[in-house]
Amino acid sequence: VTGAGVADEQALRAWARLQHAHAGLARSFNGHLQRAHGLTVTDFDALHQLMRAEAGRMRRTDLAGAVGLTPSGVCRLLAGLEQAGLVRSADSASDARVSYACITPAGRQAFAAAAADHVAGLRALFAERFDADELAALVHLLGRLPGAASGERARVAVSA
Amino acid sequence: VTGAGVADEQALRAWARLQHAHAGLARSFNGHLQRAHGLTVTDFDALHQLMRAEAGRMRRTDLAGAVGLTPSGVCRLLAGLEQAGLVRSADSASDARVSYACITPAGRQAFAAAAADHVAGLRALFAERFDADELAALVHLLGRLPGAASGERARVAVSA
DNA sequence: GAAGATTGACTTCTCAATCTTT
DNA sequence: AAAGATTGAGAAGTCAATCTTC
Repeated sequence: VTGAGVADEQALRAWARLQHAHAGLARSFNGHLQRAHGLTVTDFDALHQLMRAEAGRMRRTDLAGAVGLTPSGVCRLLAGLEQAGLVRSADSASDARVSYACITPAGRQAFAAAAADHVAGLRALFAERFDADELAALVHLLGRLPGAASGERARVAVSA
Repeated sequence: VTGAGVADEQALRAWARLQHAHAGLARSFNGHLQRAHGLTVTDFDALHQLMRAEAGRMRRTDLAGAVGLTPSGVCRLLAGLEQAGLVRSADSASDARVSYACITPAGRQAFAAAAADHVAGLRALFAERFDADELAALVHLLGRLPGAASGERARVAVSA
């Protein structure tokens, strides 16, 4: 016993904690966002991506990557947001295969309203448990997992 | 600008990364476990908890906490596992409200078969990205999030 | 043939409500 | 009335297959 055993235990524990932390937070945020603003966590995430995107629009396939869904999942998600008037569809001039998702003024408004609440809750949650260095470490470590850092807007290049 | 802005950004990023990392890993593990052993990640998790539990059984409500589901979710999960013969139900002698979930011999076998595969994949995934200290740090940080460390078997008390 | 988008069928899980036992 | 278990109804997302355009 147990060089490998320890590593196994630790890997299993890391995955379990990731899974359970996600489940708990998702449930809690979903409940709150849903009640207060009629949005799911994923809705919020999608609006967030679109807000940050050039001209408030993204190709549907890029949005899929950015919010961590399959193309299929994004299709369903956008159907809901379009029906709610928060997003609209637009075709590409140069490639008839692609369809853009564009955030509408109503979408921007809805996002702004929800963001105030949601971000404050998020900040409080982490602030209660981590100092700035720890939070940075957590972000950094999570970022190395596959898929975790996908869809983050590239930082504007700072140096020449 | 932006003492609060930076903290907000960081909190938002932490949550996004947690969410996306979870989505990606869950999809990948689910696919593999499903194909190779006919189990979902949650099935595996439940069997794992039962394997570690005293006498291979837990109250359904405790299992819910341990795998990060609602009572309702556990009910559905166990229905599937019982139908597959991996788990059976048992009533409590002392409290007629509670129902135990007991892992069966077939369940132990199924778990053992799946665990070899799954744990190896898990260990490889983390080993590729983190050294032992980093993995320990990740486990520790995740453990502070609500719900993350629930359902971990208490370590046997080491000191008298 | 590959990329993007979409749909049908299905699974999993949640919430809210209910029933039983304490 | 609170705790545990369960069920009906529905949301959300997956996979596999399909259609269209490149």
